[in-house]
Amino acid sequence: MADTKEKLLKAALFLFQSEGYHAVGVTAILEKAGVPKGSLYHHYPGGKAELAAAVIRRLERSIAQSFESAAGKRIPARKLVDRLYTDTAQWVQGNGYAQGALLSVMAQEVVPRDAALTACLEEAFRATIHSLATALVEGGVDETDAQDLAGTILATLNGAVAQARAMQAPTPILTARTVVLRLLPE
Amino acid sequence: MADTKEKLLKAALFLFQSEGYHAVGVTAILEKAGVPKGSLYHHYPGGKAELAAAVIRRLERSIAQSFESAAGKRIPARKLVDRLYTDTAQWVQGNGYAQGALLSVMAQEVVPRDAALTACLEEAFRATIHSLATALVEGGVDETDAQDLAGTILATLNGAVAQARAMQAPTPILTARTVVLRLLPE
DNA sequence: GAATCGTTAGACCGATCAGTCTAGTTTTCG
DNA sequence: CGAAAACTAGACTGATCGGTCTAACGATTC
Repeated sequence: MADTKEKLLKAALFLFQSEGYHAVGVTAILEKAGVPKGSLYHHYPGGKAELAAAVIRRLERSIAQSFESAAGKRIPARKLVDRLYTDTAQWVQGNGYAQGALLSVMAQEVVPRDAALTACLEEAFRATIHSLATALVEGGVDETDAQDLAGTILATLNGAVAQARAMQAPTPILTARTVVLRLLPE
Repeated sequence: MADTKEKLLKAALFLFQSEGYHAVGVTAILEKAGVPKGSLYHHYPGGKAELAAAVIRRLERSIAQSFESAAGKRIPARKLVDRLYTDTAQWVQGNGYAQGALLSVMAQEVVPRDAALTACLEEAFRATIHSLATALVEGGVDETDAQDLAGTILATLNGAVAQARAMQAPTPILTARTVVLRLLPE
């Protein structure tokens, strides 16, 4: 079935976001996905690591698409950043602080030991920063500044998510939002 | 021996910073520390989790002390933040992107499943933010703003460390530094 | 309806996991 | 000196780890 892969990706994304890469066993993923072991190793011969790489690429594409859509609509930079932080805060609160920033956790669990996943994460960060930078430019930010700003905005967001999980409150993300907004003119 | 605990704490800190909590086996910690299993469970009857809690508290104290020292010397806020980011960038580069932000990784691996470690992390974030805020005030930052600024500065730093590991370059941290410095009046 | 092929199914493997337990060693102190 | 306490030492346990492998299922093609 075509949606066996889909079920695996969804389950793995959920679990990796919850507890990171190493804490999640292959069995747990299969159970959550409702898929037997044979199917996983048929679709992803590389096993857990290859599935994780696919999860990363999928998440990267999803984030980038969201920013590209914002860029297309030329949403003002302040509004874009405001939404990004507000939505994230709501999401983290909504999942009971049980899920967080996948790319950041995985980077800290896997770099530089696993070369393939490291390359995957590097590309994911590069791509998300780039697409946010583009959206910022479309939203009125000076082109020379957009790349630096985008990187910092995402770093802050990721760090604030970790902080919010630890404190079990959305406030770190909302606070970061108001502080980061000072960086954007208007 | 009194330094058995010390050896365990040092080894565990190193390994947890490298790969996170779940990826590190008790055996690996013992090997690195050069300590047999019996000693670990004598000093930390709660095993791996209790050792991790001790590591967190130790790191928290060490970070807080560093900020308190800066506060005592009334180092200007801009200089303090500059140093914080520059030193961190150097450290991450120096360890070959093999070690990173312990508190952030652990928060994302463990919250809210492990209640004891969650409480530990919550307190660690609270304490480090508070002590940085105090240092910022001593460094000339407006008191009403210091807490928010401190939280965001640390969130950004943690996120930038993850980014730097993924990209295997110090630039994300150095970029974040220059952007964050804009938040501090000259 | 027989053959093929992508896919599912799960029993099974050695390795490693965190943790327990008993013995031995060292230190402390009467 | 001797006995109690603190600590070290590592063999051992059951559970779980990621991964392999064979068998069968189900759809498609002759």
